Amino acid sequence: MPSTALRSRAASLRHPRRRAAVPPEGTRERLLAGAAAEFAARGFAGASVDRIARAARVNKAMIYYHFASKAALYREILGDMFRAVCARVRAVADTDRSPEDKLLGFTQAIAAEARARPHFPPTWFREIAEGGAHLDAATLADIAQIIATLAAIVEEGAAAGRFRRINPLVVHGGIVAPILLFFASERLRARVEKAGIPRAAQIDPEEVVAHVHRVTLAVLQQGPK
Amino acid sequence: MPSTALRSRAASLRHPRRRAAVPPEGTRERLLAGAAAEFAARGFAGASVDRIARAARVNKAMIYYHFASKAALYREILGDMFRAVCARVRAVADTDRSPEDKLLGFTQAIAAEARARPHFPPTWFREIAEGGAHLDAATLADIAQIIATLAAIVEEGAAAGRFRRINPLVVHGGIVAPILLFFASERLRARVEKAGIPRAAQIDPEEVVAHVHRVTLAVLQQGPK
DNA sequence: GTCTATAAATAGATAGAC
DNA sequence: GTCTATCTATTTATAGAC
Repeated sequence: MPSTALRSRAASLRHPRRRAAVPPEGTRERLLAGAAAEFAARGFAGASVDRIARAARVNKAMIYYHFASKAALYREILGDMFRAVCARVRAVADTDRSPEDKLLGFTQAIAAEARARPHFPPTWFREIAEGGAHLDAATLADIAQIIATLAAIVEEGAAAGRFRRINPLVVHGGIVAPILLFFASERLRARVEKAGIPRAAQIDPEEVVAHVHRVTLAVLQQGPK
Repeated sequence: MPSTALRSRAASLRHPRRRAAVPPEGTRERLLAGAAAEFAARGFAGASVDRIARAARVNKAMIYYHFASKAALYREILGDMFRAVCARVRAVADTDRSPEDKLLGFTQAIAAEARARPHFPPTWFREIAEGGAHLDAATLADIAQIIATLAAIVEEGAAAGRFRRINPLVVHGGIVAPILLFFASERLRARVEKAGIPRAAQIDPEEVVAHVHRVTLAVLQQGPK
């Protein structure tokens, strides 16, 4: 990314970290932020480069100056997402905590990332529905590494005689799916609450993380049936 | 050219209900089937009425003869989906099985519906990401009833002193999310397997249902911590 | 009920001035 | 790096013949 370095240097010379607004960075970063929100809200096909440019307060042509295409911009966002999750999850695994504690750390890492990047849960749900059509090889490798990291935690517990050996991908789905559903369904739960389900909108994220960790641990520690 | 309509009508008179193909029904039903597949694969915005008409082997104008708009067609599909799930789930709850067994039945009902309608898991994931923007009041009521049905099962078990009282929406997410993820991620898991995760593509649906039921039961039967 | 033809809007992408 | 202006393709939807 040589363009990023050049842009940052020039911009910081002119405006040394002055703008106090939410997106305080350069054009490229504002485009990425606007695109992340637009893709999350409308999906790849539904997103419009016009709207992305408007959200970033730049001309539409700038998208094609900084990115090769709408698809390339979207791939960049997907890449960012999974690089960040992968790093967070590996940081948990690379400690000397117990397998039980690493499992909690894994669950918290997914939730923390979903919180830090609100576009992550909806975008991931949409991409799953699309069969991962937009995932490039590097991002696919990050995803594989996230699953492999969880598999290693499960195996560590199994080797110590504390966990059953359950298919790591099933364990992964049991953790990631409810957490992503919770964060992706905020607006929907507000409507469901109005349709008659009390307190649907006001679930505490901590409660979901605790629940998911508890159920996962329970099934891993359960004797064979 | 003008003989097309005549030929079609004449043909159907000669061969009433002969075609043994997959969609054996009328135009409206073929449109619904084609639209369900198109919306699942590309999302509401990404779907094109042209492609839907082509898949149903009818003219595009027929969509507007049978449905008010693309959005109305989509709403019909969403409505069908949740009416079916709601009916299946209520059938389980309206038995005299034990709360534990009803919980298994609920889980199996979601899985059965996901299997019977392959467009259900991806479409639902996309609609969640969109905040339920396309859900009309009747469909929202069906969704609320699905959750209420699960809540009643949990409450029945709690009243009998066999379950803890856990937020039903959290329990719901713990059941529905992993199952939908499993069915929606078939194509993605094939790619993940190639990226180095062994047997990612070949998970048995029964294994997922059994896992989800086991973890849900474990946490509901667990003593307070 | 089904078609052809077309209107009207919007999409992604690019050329070229500055 | 950023803009205006524009090209071309595709979109949803409709009018009207049959």
